[in-house]
Amino acid sequence: MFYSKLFGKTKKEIKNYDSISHKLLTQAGFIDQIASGIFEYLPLGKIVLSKIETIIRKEMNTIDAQEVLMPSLHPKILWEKTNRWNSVDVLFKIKSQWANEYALAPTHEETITPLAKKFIKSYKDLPLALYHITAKFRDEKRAKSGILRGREFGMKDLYSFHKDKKDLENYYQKVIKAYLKIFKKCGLKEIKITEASGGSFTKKFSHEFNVITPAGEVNLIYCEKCEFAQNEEIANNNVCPKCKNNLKKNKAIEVGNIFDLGTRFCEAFDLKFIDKDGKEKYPVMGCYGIGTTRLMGTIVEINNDEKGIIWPENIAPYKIHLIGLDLKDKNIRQNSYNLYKKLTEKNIEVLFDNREDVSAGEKFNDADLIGIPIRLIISKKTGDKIEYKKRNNKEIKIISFDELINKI
RNA sequence: CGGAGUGUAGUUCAGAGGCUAGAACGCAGCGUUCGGGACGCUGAGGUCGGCGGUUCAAGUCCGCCCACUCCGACCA
Repeated sequence: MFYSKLFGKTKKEIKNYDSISHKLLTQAGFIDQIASGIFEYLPLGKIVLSKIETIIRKEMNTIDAQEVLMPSLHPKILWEKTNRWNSVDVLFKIKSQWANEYALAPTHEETITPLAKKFIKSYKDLPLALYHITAKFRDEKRAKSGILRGREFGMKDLYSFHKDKKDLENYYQKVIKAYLKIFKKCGLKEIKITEASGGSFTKKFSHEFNVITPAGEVNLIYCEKCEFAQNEEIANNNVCPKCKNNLKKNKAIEVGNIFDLGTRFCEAFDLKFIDKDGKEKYPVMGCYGIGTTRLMGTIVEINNDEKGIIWPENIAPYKIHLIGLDLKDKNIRQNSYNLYKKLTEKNIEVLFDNREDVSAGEKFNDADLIGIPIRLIISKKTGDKIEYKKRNNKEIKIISFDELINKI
């Protein structure tokens, strides 16, 4: 991609932001706010989001979850059946200009359960795991922190149906492992699996996946020596019950959340199956969410410095940020375009800053702000070679094309 | 939803009753530059958030509304 053609330019300064990720993503041209809590994703942002989704899809598929696509417009009747039309305070309600009323889906139990009901007849149809990745709508009283808490946001939600509790528990553990893999691939090393309440959703406990950062909204009580962590809302310990260490308290962002739903939704929609013993039973259901857009914001919240974003390799919009300097010199221009061509022919993702009327300093600053992992420079200084620098490292090397290919 | 704040050029802001509303950055053109946000000249760009009121005269004062931001409460 030629930077000169890229839609969405960097900005020197912006106002009205309250989190680092909001500031950097806006400034670097990844997102743009259209209204409070509502964002547009520009080309760079869309690439990152798609990469996150690709990572999630792969892990979902390996735990035998199948992808579907469900609508965001939900007929009112579905939400009345679960008694949530009036009890979910963040529910967007829409009136059709004719007669019908709809909910803008904040979650999808109300559609996945009737859908599953159409195909689950026997214990042989279980377990079943379905997921999708769509926009969710929540009428938050107050949106904040950019894409960390929006009114419309991206979410992967997975729902599983099981013949009994034991089978659910088994799958629940599988999902935990898959989630940890996803977050690790996305560059989040420190994830706290946290016990939390199920909210108004279920009386059972749930588990949150939290990333500790001052930008977070939940208060986490956790042990530094072991895995123990609880949401403050249910915590009642000062010392770790496992290793007796003093517990710490810090802000955290919840990037994922998983629930044991029991049979509540299957009962609401009268979804039953015939078990081996010939008796009708309600499947036990689990649900598992990852906020994809919130995850993107969280990654930036964790991976940045005073100059800009530092994208983890797997989800960076491009692998290489190539900068051409002295481009009015024919030879240098030729060299840099040749390098761009040779790299892209090898299917390496390159963002090429080919602007001719911009100073070197501006190009460097833009590269640091955008945060692509590897920066290459072709200039009159480099001759036939290439300057190589990683975004997260100050070391600069002058290398040949072959050496470059070995490195990446 | 309570409290506070802010709305003027694409962006960040100045202007606090008076003539044709300004700056910086950005954008367009020309020229000089070219390794950490270069420089000169020229130019385009504004119903001053909206509606109503006071006044000879309103970005400027008053009222209502809207939007955005922050603090709090809330949070499948």
